[in-house]
Amino acid sequence: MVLSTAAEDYLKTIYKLRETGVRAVGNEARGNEARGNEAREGAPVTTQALADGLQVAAPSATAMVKKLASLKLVAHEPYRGVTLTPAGEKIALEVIRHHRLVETFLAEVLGMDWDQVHDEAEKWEHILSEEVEAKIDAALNSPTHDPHGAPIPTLDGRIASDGWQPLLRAGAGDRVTVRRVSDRNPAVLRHLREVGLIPGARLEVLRAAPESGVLELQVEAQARIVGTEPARAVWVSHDGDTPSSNLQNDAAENRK
Amino acid sequence: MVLSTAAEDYLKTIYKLRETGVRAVGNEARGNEARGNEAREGAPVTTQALADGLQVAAPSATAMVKKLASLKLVAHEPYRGVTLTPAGEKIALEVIRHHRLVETFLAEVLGMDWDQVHDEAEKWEHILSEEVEAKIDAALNSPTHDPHGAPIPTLDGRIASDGWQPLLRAGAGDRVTVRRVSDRNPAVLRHLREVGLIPGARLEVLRAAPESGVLELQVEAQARIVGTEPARAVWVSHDGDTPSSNLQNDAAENRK
DNA sequence: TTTTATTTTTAGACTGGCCTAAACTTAAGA
DNA sequence: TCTTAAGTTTAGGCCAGTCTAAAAATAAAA
Repeated sequence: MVLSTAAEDYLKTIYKLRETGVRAVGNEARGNEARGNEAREGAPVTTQALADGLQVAAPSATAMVKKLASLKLVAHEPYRGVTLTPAGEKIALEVIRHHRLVETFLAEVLGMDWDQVHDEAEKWEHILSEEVEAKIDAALNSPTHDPHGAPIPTLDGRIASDGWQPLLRAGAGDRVTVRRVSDRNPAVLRHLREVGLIPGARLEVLRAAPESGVLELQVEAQARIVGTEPARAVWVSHDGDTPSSNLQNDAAENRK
Repeated sequence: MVLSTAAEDYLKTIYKLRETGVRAVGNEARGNEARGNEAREGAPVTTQALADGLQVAAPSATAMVKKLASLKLVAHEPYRGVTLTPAGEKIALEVIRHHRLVETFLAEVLGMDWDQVHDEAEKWEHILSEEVEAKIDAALNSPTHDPHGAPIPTLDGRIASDGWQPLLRAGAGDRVTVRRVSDRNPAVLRHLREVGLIPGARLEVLRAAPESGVLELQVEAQARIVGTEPARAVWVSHDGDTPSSNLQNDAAENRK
């Protein structure tokens, strides 16, 4: 199936919104509700969320959704939202695999800064051939995670579902390990690296004031982040948590 | 100047057609007419040649030429053809630099076959950022030629003008060195490698029958190529020729 | 020089992806 | 239940890049 760059971006965005949408459901209490491979149902993705995620107007999203539906890559219930079909999810995972492989390659082989690789990968993910993908995968020895800690889908469309919590939800006194950071915003990434919040860093939360967006942390050195955006951009595991890297076939699960 | 992929392809193709067009002028006699940096005037590129080179219909070429002319990237004399302005040539050389750097990178770093890298580079050349270009250039130690022997333009838009002859024009008894091969056709490239015609190979022409397209060569082993296409895809220097790698600023020369 | 063949350009149309404005659904509140 | 607000879809248009068919210009031949 040969798709346009735009169509691939829509599929990828639907996948990501559904994924994070799930995590956001019922998250007031921090604790044992968002572990590993809980039921991955989640609500369909709304047109508005899709349009916002892609920075286009809502009617543009509607139009593309109808096109993808006619290709049987998404299921669209008018006024209700959209979900990926197994075929659509397969393509979304391929694009995400490309993206994260390229990020890893750019960082590890070409030595690019980790705040730059995301924007590059956004372009590369759409033109990567099977051959180049395989060469890059081999050169990196089939990496499982990208430089930001995000899991890289396998060639056959399975992806590890980490169950990490956003740092945002950690409370004062918690001792946690940074597992993943969002690659979206270069400025946030540079800030995170400055204060030491990179995957693998261990830290203790000294003071947490989620409302005001102030978080004081004991890392190697002491760190302080302000605003919910950085705290939202970091996923952590609470010390004692299992590494929880169970591969799952998303497409298969989708079919149920 | 941010251009579409299509616009960049047109500029690149105009550059290449003009370049090879020059070489084709008055080439009956083989000898001292096509050396190094002779006057690079050549005829303007015709609409038909451009359309053929890009595999589009002639009216499509006319339309894009008018657009590029409005951007002052080409000079268009209706019914007479088109030439690059210095600004247009600068962009063409940037695209060609990207292409050849990527080819070199894919071959040397990722170990791809030399018959595959051209098609990949056709896609990469349009999305390569300055940063990645610089990283690749550094990783390869600023290469001067790509795996097929074509010169890589410098960052400031100068390109070595080799003065090699097409193998097609060699006569029986000539002793020559392969300098460059065309990267266009993967099948031809595989064939050339099979018979040993890679840059650096030294060979003696045993028998030449240009009309029938048969060429018998003594390489390391004996080789025989049939058809004008392979013979046209190879540039050679006659033994004793100087390496002739004089950088020139094409854009400057164009301005005269 | 006139006719003919070839090439180039214009005219008009189509697709993909985007937009704004307006109409329509759904969900929420009175 | 009715009204209103919010979100979604339809209607209609724009731009880039392509196409075919027809008209115009140039070059070649008579």
